[in-house]
Amino acid sequence: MRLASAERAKRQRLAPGDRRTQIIDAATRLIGQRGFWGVSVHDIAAACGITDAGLLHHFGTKDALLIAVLERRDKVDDDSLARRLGIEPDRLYEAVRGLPLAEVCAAVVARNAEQPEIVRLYSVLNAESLTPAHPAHDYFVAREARVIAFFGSPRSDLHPDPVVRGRQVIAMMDGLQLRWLRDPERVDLPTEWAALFGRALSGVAQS
Amino acid sequence: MRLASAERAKRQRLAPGDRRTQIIDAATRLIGQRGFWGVSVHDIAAACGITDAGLLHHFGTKDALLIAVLERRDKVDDDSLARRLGIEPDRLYEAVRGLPLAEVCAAVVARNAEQPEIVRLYSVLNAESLTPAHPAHDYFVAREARVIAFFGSPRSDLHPDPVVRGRQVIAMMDGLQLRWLRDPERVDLPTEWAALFGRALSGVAQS
DNA sequence: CTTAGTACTTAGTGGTTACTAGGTAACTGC
DNA sequence: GCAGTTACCTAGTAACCACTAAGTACTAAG
Repeated sequence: MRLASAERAKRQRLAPGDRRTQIIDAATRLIGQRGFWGVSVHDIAAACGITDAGLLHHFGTKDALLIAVLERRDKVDDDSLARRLGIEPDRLYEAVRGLPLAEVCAAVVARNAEQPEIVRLYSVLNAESLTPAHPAHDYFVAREARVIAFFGSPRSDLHPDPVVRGRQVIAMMDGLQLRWLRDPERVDLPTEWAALFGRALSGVAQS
Repeated sequence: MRLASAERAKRQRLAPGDRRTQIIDAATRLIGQRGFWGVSVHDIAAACGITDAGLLHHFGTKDALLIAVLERRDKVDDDSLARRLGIEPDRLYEAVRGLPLAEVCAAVVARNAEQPEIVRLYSVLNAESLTPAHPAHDYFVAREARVIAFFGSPRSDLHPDPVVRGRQVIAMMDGLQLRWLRDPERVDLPTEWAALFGRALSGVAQS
């Protein structure tokens, strides 16, 4: 529990907002790398240069920190996607209905390609949280429905049922992202997405 | 460590092969539910009605048990897939080159639809093992290459490059399976696969 | 300058982790 | 039926887990 004397010498007290942000960033990176059950409170606290108790002062429990991480990401991501599509953030979900599916997907993929750490966080937690015992289980059940509705709402001739359509899009995107995360050197996400989605959408022969 | 007296009374000594099989089955189920880092040796041992030390007598370490689980599954799965396609198990990888991609995929999907527990094991570990610190990291790197080669080898006009083609197939299949695992009541895996793959392959309009 | 609030510390809690040493008792080969 | 092997047990280990209580030192309001 005790900090090394060198670290204690330069220890600093941050404004609560700044410290929370720092903790959430570190947690995002570490949980994305090893999963929620593969990371300890101590790991995250050490990455911020504070003690376990110091971290828990801000979030109370490890579970609460995870929820904070996810809620923060959702907001940041929605905002950045809306900006990318030229839409007001609070009208994202309605405005997207008027756009072509290909354009919406391209924007999502382009954004994701810039933040592998975040994509990894969601990919790892999505699988880890399949069990109801996981603290993010309910969150990911709700998120799944939200994302399917999101990708099902733009007009497209991919499949007549919007739920099936949304599921097909998220399945292709999620699966391709896993290949990309495993081997980012050899897999260029936007290129591979264009090839896969172009094929699924139009069936245009490519050879 | 001590077993409850009721369990100690009916404790039994099994042949090593039988006990190993029982342990691997229990580990498959539990690791599939909660991931490798979400399950303890004690959990798995308890599921078999033996002590931690009793389990470790057979496998030495928790890591070694995981490897045993994966190697066992690979063999069983290859055999069952070969049987389904009417191929000798040891010629699976060559024989599949002569088959239509759609047929190979349909066989894989049909088999997977019958064993959600196994699909879950691979889905959870595939994400968890993205980090090099995971004991199954090397295994999943090798497996990724093997599976891409497998799905890239049958003839198909999906994409001219067999590596890209293999990646596209495993991406779609993997992604769809995650949707199915999350909500098996509402997602019928073979039906959804046929819709998605049919679209990706031929581009035939469906509405 | 004083005081109230709080960010963060040390020092613990009881529980769990993977794993080991050494013993017992059930099988197996002869 | 005896001897050797081994499946499995009890009983530990040290390290780690999330979390708590109580104190200290910094900051900001008045």
